[in-house]
Amino acid sequence: MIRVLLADDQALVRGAFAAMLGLEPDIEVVAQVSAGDEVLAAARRTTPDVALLDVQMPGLDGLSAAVQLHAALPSCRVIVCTTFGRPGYLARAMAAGAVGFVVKDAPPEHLVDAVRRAHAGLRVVDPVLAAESLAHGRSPLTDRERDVLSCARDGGTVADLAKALHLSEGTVRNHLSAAIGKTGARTRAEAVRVAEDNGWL
Amino acid sequence: MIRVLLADDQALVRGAFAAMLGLEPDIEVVAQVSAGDEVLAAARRTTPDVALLDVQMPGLDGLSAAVQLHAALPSCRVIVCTTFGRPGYLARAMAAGAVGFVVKDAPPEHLVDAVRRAHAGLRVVDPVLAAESLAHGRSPLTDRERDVLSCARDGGTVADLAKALHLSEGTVRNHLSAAIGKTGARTRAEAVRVAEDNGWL
DNA sequence: CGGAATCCATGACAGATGTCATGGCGTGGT
DNA sequence: ACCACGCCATGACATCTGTCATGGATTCCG
Repeated sequence: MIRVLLADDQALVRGAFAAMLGLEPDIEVVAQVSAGDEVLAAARRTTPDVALLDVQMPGLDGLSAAVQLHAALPSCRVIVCTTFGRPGYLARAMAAGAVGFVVKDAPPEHLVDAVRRAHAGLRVVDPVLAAESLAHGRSPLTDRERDVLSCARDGGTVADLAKALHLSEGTVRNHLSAAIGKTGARTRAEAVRVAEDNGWL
Repeated sequence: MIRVLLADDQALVRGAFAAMLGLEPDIEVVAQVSAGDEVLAAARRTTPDVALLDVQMPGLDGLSAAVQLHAALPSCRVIVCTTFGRPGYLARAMAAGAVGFVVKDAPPEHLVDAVRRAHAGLRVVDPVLAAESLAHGRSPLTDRERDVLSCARDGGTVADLAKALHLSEGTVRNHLSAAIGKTGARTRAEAVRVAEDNGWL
């Protein structure tokens, strides 16, 4: 019996996954949580063999939850599952100690397959995404550029960013300019979009 | 037996929904499609009692697919299902002829409930979302303002928008300014975000 | 019809934005 | 030690953006 922990903020999706995995004779869902900061406690309580974590969750990010979980219960294999096949997520998931990465576009059999393979100690990675990840490479943005850009996500003015980051307005503009150049964009909004799509934030 | 058609672009989610619904003794999934423009053909072929459509789909929008389906097979009840509980979506789904609206945050039982109720001729609407929808009201944006704002989504410059919409730059700026005012934003990017969150695009 | 209201369109102007040149600081190689 | 390199920080300047005042077109009443 493979004991599985599910973490996904969308209750409907989580329930459906549980139903699907429950159909398999060798898989048992032993815990379900809806937020990243509930993962560790639930895992300690139920000692699952495999944890299936969504990236998008309230409270604690799925990737951060993976770090916690991997540190506290190394025997528990972590699979990261996400809606968006952004190349950067894959690299960050692997860095976080995950052994598998599944996008929600994949056919359903992939998920049960992934659970079984992870349990067997294998790595599970979508080959298309892996290729794309290597092609795009790591983020070309520097730390500050990423900071500034992710603060600019919700559309604030330069003055707002400067106040939030304790920088001069000129500095903020410079970082934005650099980010715009590196992303091949012509506007800060476009740069935000590109960076988001590549998982660089 | 309630015959159900599933439309969702995320194969994993779609398969999981099918597994969950398949567990119910009175429900049968007779068709699964991954794009909006496949809905009509599949429905004609399988004559489902209930169609469960995701809003986000490639090809044809789930809401547009609902319009088509409702016009061609009025006997097929349509339930719209979406990740984002944006108030505007609810109104648009109802206008598109849907009888139900379910967000993916809802508990799993809601979905099977919704299918049964829709089949029984009842309307199914998340009460929280309905209240919010009434509170926010209909979009305050005029047609051109919506056009301009949705073109501005990907971060192009004013000149780009003007060229795309065959307008003067000044006109574009004016529409943007109006949209910014009506959304309570201070930047065009912020306005885009607010309008998206309310389903006004 | 007259008037009010609404939307669309446009140009002028103040203010915000993006680009550039400059300099300080830390790291790593020679 | 010295230099080269990359990142961070800043101010000046041209350009773009958002606001405002204005006018034309359409619709909806009394």
